[in-house]
Amino acid sequence: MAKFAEIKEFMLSQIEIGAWPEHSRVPSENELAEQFSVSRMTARRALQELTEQGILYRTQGVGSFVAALKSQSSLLEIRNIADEVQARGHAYSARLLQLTELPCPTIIASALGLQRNNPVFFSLIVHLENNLPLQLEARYVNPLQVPAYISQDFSHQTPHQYLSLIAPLTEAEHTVEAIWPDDFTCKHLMLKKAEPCLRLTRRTFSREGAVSLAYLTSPGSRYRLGGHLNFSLPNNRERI
Amino acid sequence: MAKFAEIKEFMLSQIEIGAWPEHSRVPSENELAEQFSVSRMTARRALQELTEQGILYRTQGVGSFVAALKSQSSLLEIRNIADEVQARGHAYSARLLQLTELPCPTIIASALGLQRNNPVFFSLIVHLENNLPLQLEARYVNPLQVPAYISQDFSHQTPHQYLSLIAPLTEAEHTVEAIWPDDFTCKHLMLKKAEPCLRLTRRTFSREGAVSLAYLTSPGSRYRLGGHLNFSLPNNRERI
DNA sequence: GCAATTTGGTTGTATATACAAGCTGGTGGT
DNA sequence: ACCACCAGCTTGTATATACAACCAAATTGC
Repeated sequence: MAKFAEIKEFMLSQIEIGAWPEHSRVPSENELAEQFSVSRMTARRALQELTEQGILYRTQGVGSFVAALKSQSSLLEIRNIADEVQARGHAYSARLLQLTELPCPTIIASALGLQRNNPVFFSLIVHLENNLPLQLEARYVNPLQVPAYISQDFSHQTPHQYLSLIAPLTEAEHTVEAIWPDDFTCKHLMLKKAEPCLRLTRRTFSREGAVSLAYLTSPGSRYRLGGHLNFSLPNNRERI
Repeated sequence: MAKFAEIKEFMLSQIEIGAWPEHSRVPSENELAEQFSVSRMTARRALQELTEQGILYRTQGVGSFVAALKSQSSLLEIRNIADEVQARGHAYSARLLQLTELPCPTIIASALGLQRNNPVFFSLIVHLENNLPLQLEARYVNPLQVPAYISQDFSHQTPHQYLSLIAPLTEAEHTVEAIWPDDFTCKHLMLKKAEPCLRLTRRTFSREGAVSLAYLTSPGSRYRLGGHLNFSLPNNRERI
């Protein structure tokens, strides 16, 4: 491993175990250079990249500090939560709570274009970051499009990964809400008491039509959504 | 402007005018270094940063190339809240709480590319639907780009409408969080007791750089965000 | 007491250099 | 004809150095 990467690893571990709390000062470029017996430019690179990743913030003339830790995902880019966690250098794991076929509730039926009470697949998964629940994923899947969904092993692959392979994504629809978690959600997200949660409702489509409807619920303290939007034309602000 | 930034500007302009089409090769580190009379490390930095921004891609031993343009994503179209309310057939109104110039806090400074404690414009507005508070908008505006911001009348035009006219939007960045409102927010949103709120943090850019940073806070019971995303190609989920 | 200045530490930019790692195309041997 | 090798380019990593910009705290001058 490259030297600058080793320094990054070290710093990330310090932050992770809490040795360097949020907003605390981290070693300066010169201090790191000496500790790791590298040049200042190499130490600088480690600090620089962690800053670009939003792990640190720096102020000229003052120092480098640990940023507030909140995870961030993109609305636009539909990312895989497992990748996201691993990109942060944290341990991703998942707990499969349920994977069944059940009669389709009315709301789901209309969202997926199915008949009520016809079979629909349902999966319930908790995504964890360093063994801390990050997101509860409840997902309904159209069995006509993805008949093998129910026989997958979702401990090693997220539903999103699998679905991307089987039914290439052509369209997605989102709704974001701030909600009170119900008791069931609290329990599985290991929330001691109710706190505001983000719920992202996502309906995805392939060429053949609606594929799945997912409810992704995350505690507001542990998760946030981020997005980046580029406008190619200068004048599309009409719709804004 | 720093030298590496000048090189970036130049390269961006070449790409923008089409002189360097997608997947075409761009000058190597050494070529740029010579053309601009800088060291290879400085030229490298320009290439590096453009790569991190997804403008270029590079392959060791081969060269640097122009990346494919991002697929136009119309997700989370930035709507004007006034239009949104009126589209529902309801009465829109706004209450201007504050419109001042103040010394720029550190976080805002880094977000807008300003110097700390230099002047920045700040506005605080409550948006109401049928006289019920719908959203609290706290906005910091870059005075270098929008010097007349402070003398606008925001009772008949939202800041967003005004900014769209003055500084055409080229880019936006979003973060969505579920938060506890503080006392101040509760008061102005007329929340009897604390309830989960959605906070959309939005940073907008024009060609000249960051224009404004807005914190838009809405009660979860009264507001939600929706979006729609189209993928033009079936297989663009890789490069995302 | 208070304001102006200095000082020391920090990050930011830039340079010159060296070697490693990876790809491509040509050269030569078989 | 084919393969192995090498030369020459590319990007990637690392070092040592210099100076600029900036900030906070200590010092100095009044």
